[in-house]
Amino acid sequence: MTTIKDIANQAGVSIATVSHVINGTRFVSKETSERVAAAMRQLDYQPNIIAKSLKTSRSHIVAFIIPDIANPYFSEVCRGFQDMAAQNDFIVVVFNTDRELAREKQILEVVRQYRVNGVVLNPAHIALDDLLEVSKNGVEVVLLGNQVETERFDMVMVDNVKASLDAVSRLIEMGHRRLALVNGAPGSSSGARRQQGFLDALELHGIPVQKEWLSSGSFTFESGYQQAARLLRMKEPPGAIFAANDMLALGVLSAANDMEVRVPEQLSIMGFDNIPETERSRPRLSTVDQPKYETGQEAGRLLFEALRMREAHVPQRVVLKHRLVMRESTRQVG
Amino acid sequence: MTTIKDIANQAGVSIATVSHVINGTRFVSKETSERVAAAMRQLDYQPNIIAKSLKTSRSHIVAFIIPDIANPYFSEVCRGFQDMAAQNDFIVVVFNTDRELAREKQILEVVRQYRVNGVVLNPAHIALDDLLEVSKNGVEVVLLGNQVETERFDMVMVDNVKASLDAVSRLIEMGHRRLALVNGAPGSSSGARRQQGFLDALELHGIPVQKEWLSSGSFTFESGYQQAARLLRMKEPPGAIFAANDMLALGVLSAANDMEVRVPEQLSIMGFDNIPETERSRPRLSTVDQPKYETGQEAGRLLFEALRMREAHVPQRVVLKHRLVMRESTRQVG
DNA sequence: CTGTTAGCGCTTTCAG
DNA sequence: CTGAAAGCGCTAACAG
Repeated sequence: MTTIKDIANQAGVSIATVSHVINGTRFVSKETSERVAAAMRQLDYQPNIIAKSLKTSRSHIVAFIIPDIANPYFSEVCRGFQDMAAQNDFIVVVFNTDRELAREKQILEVVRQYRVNGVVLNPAHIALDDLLEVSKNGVEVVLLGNQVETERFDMVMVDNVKASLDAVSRLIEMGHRRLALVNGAPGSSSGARRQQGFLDALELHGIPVQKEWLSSGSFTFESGYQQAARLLRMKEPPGAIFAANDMLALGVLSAANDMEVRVPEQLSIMGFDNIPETERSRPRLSTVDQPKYETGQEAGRLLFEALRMREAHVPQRVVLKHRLVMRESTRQVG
Repeated sequence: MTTIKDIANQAGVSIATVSHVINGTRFVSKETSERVAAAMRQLDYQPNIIAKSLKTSRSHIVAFIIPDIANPYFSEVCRGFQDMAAQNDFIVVVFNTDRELAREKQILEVVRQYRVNGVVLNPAHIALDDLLEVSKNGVEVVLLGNQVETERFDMVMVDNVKASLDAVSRLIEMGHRRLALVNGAPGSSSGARRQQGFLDALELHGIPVQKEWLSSGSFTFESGYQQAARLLRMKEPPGAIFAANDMLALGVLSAANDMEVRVPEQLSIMGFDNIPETERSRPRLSTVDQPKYETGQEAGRLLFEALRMREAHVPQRVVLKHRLVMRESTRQVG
């Protein structure tokens, strides 16, 4: 590979001059600049960023650390982040944790070895201490979601409690009183928060909670199907179901289909996330939209600002706006 | 950050010794090794891979270059590749081309600047010359699909012609004679190949081609819906539709629903890809499975083998097995 | 069994 | 306006 030295020889100047024309770091006469530029073209020169990194201790590499890139939610967030990274001349390396603590810790080591400049991550187990450790090494961190209690780091998230409260309130305003919750893992942070929002809405409108209509399982289609089947078999079935994500909601819809309860005539369904499938189901699913691409974008905006400002950057908590998307699976009653 | 020098001081040895205990590159007495190891632990040392790269000219970075990580097909392939990379102690940086030539070329430059050791890519426009250029710089390349005519590079793909032929033949064996094709972009390599397979199957079984049943548009749900609507409105509608991917097939199914043609009683539908949604639709979609995770894995296997063997590695063309998945959207007739 | 040292490709003072 | 040279953290001769 051709180096700065080769092009210095070719152009008959010193390597210092070459470096400066490349980076525009000091004035170089028009004539020399042009000779250098010509040499670079002739020799098809590409600066060695690895070498540059070593000298400047800025690798221009950032990491995107998530449970699983094959999860459509994260792949879309990733896309938003990558676009920001490309704009800022950073490359992004993607790591999957599978929500395993060991893997999460191991990735943080790799991140240090490669002298990565920043990370955006969605932690399942990693806690404040590990993150502080990372940031002590000069690595900027921004969190996806608010699993970690801190003001020290940038965070970008959606207000799960409020979003769920809004969704369920809307159902109530449409005349529903017999409301059930179909939840994923209630132990997960989003599961817990969405359940909280559901309960808040009932309380706000003075509707008593029916314990047997508070159902949970895992965040999957099958779980949604099974939970709904159980709910709809009751002597007193609910008239509306709030599902804690769209996967669950789709399962609920499928169960309703199979049991011949008509949606939305006999049952209203509301999901959460606004994945593309919700628009393709029949009836089309009402849901609360969570901005995925923007989440990644925003994470990037914060990270690259922090990288530019360093100490001057003060960590922020960005709450992205959710949005009710009313489609065909919900209807006015009473 | 602590360096090899710090730990040499702490342990009272030379930096050479430290380097050798880290890499196991020469014998070091048990006693010294232990002193070094202790120092490393105490100072929480992580080797600087950037510096190592500079010296060894092996960055241990590979690139994954695809149209869009948010496309579920590619995100799953990516996952397979990343898992192989992690096993081989490489990190992977992901680039999106959006199928734009300018972007594809630009990414190849970045790849050179970071002295990336290998790339796996799905080229839309990039041709042999650019690839040869890249590989001249010592970068191993493996291609996803066979858009580029060459024996010089590793390739992993599925036999689109044969897979389509198999699918359509199955339909014919089930008694179907009135067969239509709903295609995406017929100009794309997979669009063209899947159409070829469709035609081959008809020819093989001596079924004349009905020009008006050869439809195309783009690889989307909406296009599938519209194409099917047109087909089903004909005085002589087809009795079976082969869709060139599952997105199209789902659109076809939706159109059939809306027009009250019963699937599979009045219309059989066969898709291509086997995306998760095919299992969640009602009826469940028959389709031809394309192994996504394995595609990524295999690409990784080839790439890391090539990286290990260098010249000794001979480029291969790996054709992954497709598989007919018969579900509820197809039925025997006649 | 261990240490000294050159040098990977670049940036950046210092000197002119 | 330009060049010489030190040094980023590491590997790998070479020397003992």
